[in-house]
Amino acid sequence: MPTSAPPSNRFERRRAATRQALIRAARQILAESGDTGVSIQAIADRADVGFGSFYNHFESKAALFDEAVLDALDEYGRAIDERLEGIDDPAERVAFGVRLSAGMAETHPEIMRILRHRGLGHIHSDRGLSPRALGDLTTGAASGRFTFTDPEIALSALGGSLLALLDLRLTRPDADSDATARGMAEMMLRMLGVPPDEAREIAGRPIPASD
Amino acid sequence: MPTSAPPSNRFERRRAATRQALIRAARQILAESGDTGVSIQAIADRADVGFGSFYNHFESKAALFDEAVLDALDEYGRAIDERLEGIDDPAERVAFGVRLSAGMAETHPEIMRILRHRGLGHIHSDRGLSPRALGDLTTGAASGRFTFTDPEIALSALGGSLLALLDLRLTRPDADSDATARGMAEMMLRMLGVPPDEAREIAGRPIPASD
DNA sequence: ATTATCTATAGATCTATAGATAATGC
DNA sequence: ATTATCTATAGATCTATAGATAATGC
Repeated sequence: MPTSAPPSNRFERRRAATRQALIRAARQILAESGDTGVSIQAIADRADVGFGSFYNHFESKAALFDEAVLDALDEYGRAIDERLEGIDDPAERVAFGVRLSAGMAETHPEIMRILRHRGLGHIHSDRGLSPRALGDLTTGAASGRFTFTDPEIALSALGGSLLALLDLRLTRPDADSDATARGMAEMMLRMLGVPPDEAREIAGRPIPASD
Repeated sequence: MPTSAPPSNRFERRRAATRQALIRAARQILAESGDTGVSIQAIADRADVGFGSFYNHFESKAALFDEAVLDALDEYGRAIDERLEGIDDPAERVAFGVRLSAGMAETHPEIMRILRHRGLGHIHSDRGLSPRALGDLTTGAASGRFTFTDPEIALSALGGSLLALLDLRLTRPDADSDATARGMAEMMLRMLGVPPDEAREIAGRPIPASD
């Protein structure tokens, strides 16, 4: 957890700020070029932090980038979770989750560009949306809403499809964006065992506005 | 196309061999660590090729790695295509394609490790399995076997799910491997509009042995 | 007094090229 | 004679650390 222990004194706050500046710089780089070959110097410059400070916070470039991905994952999980609050039907949650994620390609491009490149290895992670999605899948299976052999496989298909949709969205600045996402959501529901006509109807429902 | 013009004289054959040695080395590196930060020196050493030769064939490290991915994609496409020869039902082709791909995680680990890392950007490529898969999707839709809104979205879901399955397979050396792949194939067919019981039956059919 | 940040730098790469060497075509 | 490969190297990085400086705790 990135903000588990809130910094108590000014020393720790300053320290945390430097760390966050480095993580933010790393996130920008991951989103822009994805090139983790940039020099530590360049990262420190972008974070407006002394070069030597880097080693006060991270052992290596790779460690920083790993942390940056987790940071983006956490923010993603929180953002979607917030929008899905109060929605109980697992089918609606899955469909809206897909569409909201796709929408974040435009509203939160940095996060989604990062996940496009690095998300595949985190589909079964305990960070981000995966643990919540797994919950929806199992409760949906328990209530008979969903039918599948193995929740892990279902989660793989869901996560992989979502990443591919993100890639599509980020690569081609297409015309109607939510239409594509609704199409994907419909397929996901059918995949999970929801009858076709019902899948289409649910995938097309309006998403409650955020408060 | 890698072998479009078969080398005519010995000069060109020697040249092609050097180029292929570099590509093979790059493929190994992509499959092992995926770390494209290795020095050109290290790549040349592994290829058992003079360091300076590198620049006779590739402009940069990135250009070599890009070529290496395409090389792996082509080999993948050929391998699966061969096994699907003579199979006409699009549903069978999709299901077998998924299961054969998953199986290649063990029989052709180098290719599949490369695609796990780099495949996402090639789901709509004209190399590899994608063009063939797109063909199966459209003929399936035309014959009424499949039902979906947009073949591009279906291809995204199919490709993304397959990559996630590969990741699962390569990360966890699981027990029953084809069972997992059959589960995924079943979900893919349902997603494409095949009725659940039929999807399960088709996904479980024995795959004809290769000749 | 303690702790984090910053500046400066030594040593270790790494890239791109120039020029020498080896192999083949005609 | 032509073409590709190979060896050697100049110049440009880049990393990790040491020591100085600045900021805060108690």
